[in-house]
Amino acid sequence: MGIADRKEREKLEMKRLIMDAAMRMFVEAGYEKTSIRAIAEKIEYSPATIYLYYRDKDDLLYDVQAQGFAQLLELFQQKATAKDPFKRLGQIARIYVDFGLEHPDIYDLMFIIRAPMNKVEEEGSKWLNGEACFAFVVTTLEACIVKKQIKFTDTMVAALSIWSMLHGIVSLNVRCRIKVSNLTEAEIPGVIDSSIESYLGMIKA
Amino acid sequence: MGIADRKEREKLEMKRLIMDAAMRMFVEAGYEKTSIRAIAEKIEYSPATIYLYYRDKDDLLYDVQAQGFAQLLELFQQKATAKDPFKRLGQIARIYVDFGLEHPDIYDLMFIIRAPMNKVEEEGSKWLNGEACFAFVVTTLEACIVKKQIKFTDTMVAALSIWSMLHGIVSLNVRCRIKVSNLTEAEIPGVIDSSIESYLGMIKA
DNA sequence: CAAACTTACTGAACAGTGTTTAGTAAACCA
DNA sequence: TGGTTTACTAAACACTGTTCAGTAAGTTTG
Repeated sequence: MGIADRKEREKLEMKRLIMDAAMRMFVEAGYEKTSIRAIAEKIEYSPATIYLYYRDKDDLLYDVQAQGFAQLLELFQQKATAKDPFKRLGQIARIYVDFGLEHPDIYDLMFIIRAPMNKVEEEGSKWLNGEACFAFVVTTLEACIVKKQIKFTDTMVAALSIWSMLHGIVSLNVRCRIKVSNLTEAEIPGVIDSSIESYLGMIKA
Repeated sequence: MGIADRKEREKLEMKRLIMDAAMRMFVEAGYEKTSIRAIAEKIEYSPATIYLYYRDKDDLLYDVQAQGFAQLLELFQQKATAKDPFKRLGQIARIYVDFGLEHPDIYDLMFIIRAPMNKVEEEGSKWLNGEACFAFVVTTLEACIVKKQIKFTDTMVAALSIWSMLHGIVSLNVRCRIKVSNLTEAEIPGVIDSSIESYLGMIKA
């Protein structure tokens, strides 16, 4: 069935074409401000065509989000390679925050926008790749706890606490809530560094 | 000029009428899903009338946001009354998180939605009441540092670190990112408590 | 008091959105 | 070659935020 194979391949390619354009445009202009019509125009198809590949705009976002997690996971695997679990934890923290600050709009899609979680909540749908990222952190944390390198004893409490801290830093920056704290633009990176440093110092056993 | 006074009063009343309806509706259905038309219908005026009192939808949101901060500030002033600064800090943390979890949609408007910050950034416009809330926390933190009750030495680093932690907890909950961490609904409050507790324990000098 | 002016409000329109549907033309299969 | 499936689109639907000409009161003035 060569034809059926090719058709399936073409279908995947088309989906990819749509998603790539969508991701680029979401990143450039944000999710809300990117219209289906604009995406369609970019790839030179009619708006209705997109609906043959994605149920609705949220469904498209969900795919873009998964792509973002794939990128983050790859960064973790490539750069958080220290043998010592606690050092690896430090690497993870930096990678996470850097990712968020360098790609604020993708971070937005992944961790702030509510929309894609609708799909995650319904049916047996998974938080694609998101869970893999979370698992990477949890594994490192468990190693830290076993080696008694951090004060936490419960992995989940540790994971949530650290994630909250990092997400707080990134999202307050991404959503511009930090500018109000009469800090100058130039001081912010330093304060962020200090925050991460002091946090890691504090949880160290 | 009795008539001019009355007119001004009526103008303020009308603005209040719009804002109250808007706030209720934003809370019930969220900002994005509440249309100007729907607000107008609720208060039995034409949509165009709203534009006589607010420049645009963001401007309206900005007012609602300020209202939210007024509420939070009042909670701080009423309930964070412990004489001991570190104890007061603990009270602040609980009040903040409870506020966020009890009023997720107002919290959303105040700390997550990007829109109102556009207005804050432009011109000399202030982050109305938001800064007062931040100042309340900063004052308490300074007292903690003076009394050497916390490990931080820089007030801003301390403020940002604590705020990040608390905002992280609330927003990961509000935006449903915590549900993915294979925790049951029932376990979450406990983990949140533990997170706050352990964080406070760690920053204690 | 009547005329002129001001104010508060609205109906209707504009330009945009996500999404659906009926219809078409090409590709495929028998 | 004829029938069927597939891929796609034009046009419409029901919404959105926002603007503007027009109206009908309220207020001020001659």
